[in-house]
Amino acid sequence: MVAKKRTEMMAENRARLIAAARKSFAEKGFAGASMDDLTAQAGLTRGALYHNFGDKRGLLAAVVNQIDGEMATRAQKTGAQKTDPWDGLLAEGVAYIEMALDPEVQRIVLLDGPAVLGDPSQWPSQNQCLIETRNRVAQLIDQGVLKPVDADAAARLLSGAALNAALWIAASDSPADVLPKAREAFCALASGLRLGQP
Amino acid sequence: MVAKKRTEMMAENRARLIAAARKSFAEKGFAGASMDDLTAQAGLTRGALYHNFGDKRGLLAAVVNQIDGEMATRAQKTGAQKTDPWDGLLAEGVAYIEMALDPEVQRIVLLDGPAVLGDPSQWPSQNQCLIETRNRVAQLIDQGVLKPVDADAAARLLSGAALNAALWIAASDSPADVLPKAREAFCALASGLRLGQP
DNA sequence: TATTTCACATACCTACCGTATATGAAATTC
DNA sequence: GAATTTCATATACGGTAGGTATGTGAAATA
Repeated sequence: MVAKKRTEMMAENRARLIAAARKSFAEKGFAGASMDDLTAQAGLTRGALYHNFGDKRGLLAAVVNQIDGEMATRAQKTGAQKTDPWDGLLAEGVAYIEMALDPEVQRIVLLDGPAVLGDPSQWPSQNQCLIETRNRVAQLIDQGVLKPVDADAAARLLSGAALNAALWIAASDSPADVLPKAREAFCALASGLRLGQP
Repeated sequence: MVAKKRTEMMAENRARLIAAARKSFAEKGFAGASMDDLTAQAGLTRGALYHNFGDKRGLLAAVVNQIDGEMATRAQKTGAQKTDPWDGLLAEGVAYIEMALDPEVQRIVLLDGPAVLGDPSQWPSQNQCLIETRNRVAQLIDQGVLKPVDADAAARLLSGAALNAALWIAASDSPADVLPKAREAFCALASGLRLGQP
């Protein structure tokens, strides 16, 4: 068929809008991004945007969901590479720190996301990074590796520590020097959840 | 003198604007707060606001600084009540969690603050909460209570964990049930920084 | 008392978000 | 396959808000 089907066109336009928004939000921040500029860069107008996403918040939610999903799968893979489950949890945490050094992640997911969409635990598309670490923590608790703390609480604390560390590193004068310090401190902190030997 | 001196008037007006902004930002969020409404509630106009704070961001910075200062002094007092320095650090962390349950603190300091002003470590008025915990951590490292990790990194991780925990608690269905879980997990996590016995 | 300063008010401009309406090409129906 | 309906996107409009330029009147100064 020469002309694409309607659903295909719509899916493509949605993707283009999300891509343009992702770029614009990352560069100018959510508040500073103009819907007109955004849509024009995607070769569309605001009409398409409002039809697909309802409003500016809806567009941000879609962008955040995309990035969050990418981060979660990548962290999952990183953690799965380790044979020892405990090393897996640490690797996952460090992976979050390193991924969160990306300005795009910082601006969109860590700063504007919570401010506009509220706490990550109740984002429209449940924060997949949080779910991922929660599952891993719960598994380690079952295996008797971690202290029997609440899995949701532990996951949230680990995640909060890691992502805040990334913001701190990025804001520092020399991120390269600071990253290892953060990694070391994070591993020390996380070891507090371990059962038995320090 | 019947008429107040100029500097007194200006200080009073600044305080009124900050108070009105604090209320408005807390209720409607930074983006949703209107400068006209704000200043009207303070019995002034936008002229006073721009003269005193430069722009909307400047006003937010002043409000954040005020709240941050209140939090830091309160945390400092809470920590000082404990005789054991280690207990003091834990108490301070828990105090941050509890203070951050205040909707005003959440909305202004934890959500809008970082999104608008950037990372807390480089706020116009250096984040006093961070400085407070950093000093306490450094002291404990000197005393040989904590592992010799980087004090800034450790403080940032602890702070991030505590404040994210508060956001999580507040967003949960029953904060009262969740708070103790978060406290327990936080103390477990923090123990990872201790030197020697678990 | 005359003059200057300056804290604040007023007026204006521009940008942008959201909505209501229009349009034209698929999709459906007969 | 022609007519009709659907609907994804475009266009037009209104209201609001933030920043700036300018005005003003009272306190400070000389």
